[in-house]
Amino acid sequence: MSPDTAPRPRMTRQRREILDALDTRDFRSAQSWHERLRSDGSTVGLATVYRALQALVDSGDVDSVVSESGETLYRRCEAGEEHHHHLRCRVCGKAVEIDVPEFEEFARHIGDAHGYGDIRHTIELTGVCPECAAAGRG
Amino acid sequence: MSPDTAPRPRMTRQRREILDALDTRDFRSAQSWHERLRSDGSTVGLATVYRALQALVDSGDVDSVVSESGETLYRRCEAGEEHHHHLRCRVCGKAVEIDVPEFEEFARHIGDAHGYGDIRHTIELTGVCPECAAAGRG
DNA sequence: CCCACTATTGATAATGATTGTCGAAATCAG
DNA sequence: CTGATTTCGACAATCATTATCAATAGTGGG
Repeated sequence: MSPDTAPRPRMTRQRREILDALDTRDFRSAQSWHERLRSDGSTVGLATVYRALQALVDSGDVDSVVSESGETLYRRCEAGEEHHHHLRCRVCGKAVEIDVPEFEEFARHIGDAHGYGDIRHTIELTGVCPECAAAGRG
Repeated sequence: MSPDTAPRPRMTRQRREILDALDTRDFRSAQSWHERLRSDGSTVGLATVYRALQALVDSGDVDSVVSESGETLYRRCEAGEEHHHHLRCRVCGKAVEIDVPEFEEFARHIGDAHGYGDIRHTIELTGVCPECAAAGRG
């Protein structure tokens, strides 16, 4: 058990492509990002996209949420982003960032009241955005 | 396209067994409920458990949440239950019901502000319960 | 600049949860 | 009781994700 063989990440072509492709606005599945990359001419493999996204989530550069159907959706975080939540359209996926400062402390409070520690919270707000509603898809 | 051939659910042995087995306290996966049923002597099939749980979610008798790993977890609702949320232990799964009345209206408010309609929200609070923390599993 | 050492890639197989299929069995109405 | 239909259950199929593994390509040292 040597302390740590610090694994240094290599900057590869595909890693760069994925970072570039990632949008800070829309939540998309790994498969969806992969399709987009391929249609933009990249030859990156699906497994690589999954691996890169996981690494990015771990390093805090990417945000992920689990959709109702169980798919994991990814989106790039803004640099120096604070913890926040989203209001996502169930039809087209467009997401708006929202701030729920009250809830941050509320979560802590609830946890304390029940003796639960290391509280994490997920707030998922979904709805139908104006465009989709207008298009009768709502 | 006849208006509606109102499908009436039949009360079968397996449906009864599943309803009986369902606990109102713990969230468990369909597979987990199935295992429990089998170990209690039932011969119910896995697909049947999935079907029954879905039907029960649709009819509002069962509550479901999606875990971080993407599994769907089920729990029976108390009769005449209001909409509410849970604080669930990440280690042992024990869940406590919590009430967030402020949030109910907050969600509506946020939706209106962005023009989103048919707002649904999910609040998932997870932590480590006192027992698990004491056992050093937190 | 070139090389060896490894991390990384990508095609594909494997996994795990969930859903579809279909003949057989069971429920409910009359 | 009897027949029309639903529901069952075993198993195949699907879908997202992860593991495998030989081939490839960054990187640091010379």
